Amino acid sequence: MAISEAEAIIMEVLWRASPRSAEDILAEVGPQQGWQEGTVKSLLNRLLKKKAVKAERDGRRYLYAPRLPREQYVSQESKGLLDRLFGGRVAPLVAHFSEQRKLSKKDIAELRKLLQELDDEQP
Amino acid sequence: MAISEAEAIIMEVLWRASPRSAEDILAEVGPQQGWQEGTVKSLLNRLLKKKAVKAERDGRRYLYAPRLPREQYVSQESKGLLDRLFGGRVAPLVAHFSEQRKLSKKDIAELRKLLQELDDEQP
DNA sequence: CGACTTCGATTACGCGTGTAAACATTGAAT
DNA sequence: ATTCAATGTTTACACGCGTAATCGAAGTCG
Repeated sequence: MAISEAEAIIMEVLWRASPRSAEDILAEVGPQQGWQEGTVKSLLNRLLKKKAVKAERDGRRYLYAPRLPREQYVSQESKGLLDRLFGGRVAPLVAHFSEQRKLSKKDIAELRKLLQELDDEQP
Repeated sequence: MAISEAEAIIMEVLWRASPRSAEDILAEVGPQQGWQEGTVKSLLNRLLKKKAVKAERDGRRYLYAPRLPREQYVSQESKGLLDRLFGGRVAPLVAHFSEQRKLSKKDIAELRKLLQELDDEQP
């Protein structure tokens, strides 16, 4: 089953550092999202049920950690968007951002370097 | 309110060609999605409520057409993904696809051309 | 040992979604 | 006019989501 948007926010916290307690997660995400304890606990439980995180007992409480790697999640999401909106091809996506003037100088420089590297590795 | 996934499928049909009747839409999307009449009608009504499509009477029936431009939808969705997963920067997104070997030769060629054009227009 | 605190688990509830059946309306045919 | 067929409108229903309150178990302190 898919990871929802609110759940993904919890995942991001865990991907940044884990394992962590629920209290710890709440401290990081609660104020920012306006969530309270019960909300975070529920989300953690749903993520457990979805096997996206695992929990390891630590005395009275649990420490949570991702089971789903971020890379995999990013891949799924990105591929989904690419397929739905750009016929599965990357160039049109970049062209879209280019037209929207969403390419920073830094982006352009990095893209150039990336293409350069692709050249080098395939002689 | 956001356009849901099922709704987006209807929108794609309308973006390809419009205005079109519900029957017409059903013919194109029904078999492929396994949807039947009521489903398509419901989705159209929700899209109307969301102001994403408009309907113009044509005799006994309506002809539907997008009100939300595809370009705008694509922008929202793309920006959402970019912000959520890649810190809002395009280069990391492309790097991701590159690592996943999702860049076709054609993509690479087009990207190169795109960068070239960016060079040209900002002398 | 009994009350209090601390966690996690269970339950709740309104809302959107996917999917469709039932109902209503209206033009067409008899 | 009456009835039939075609369309759109309303209602339905289960399920996931966002958000929490409540329940329950398990240490902790007096």
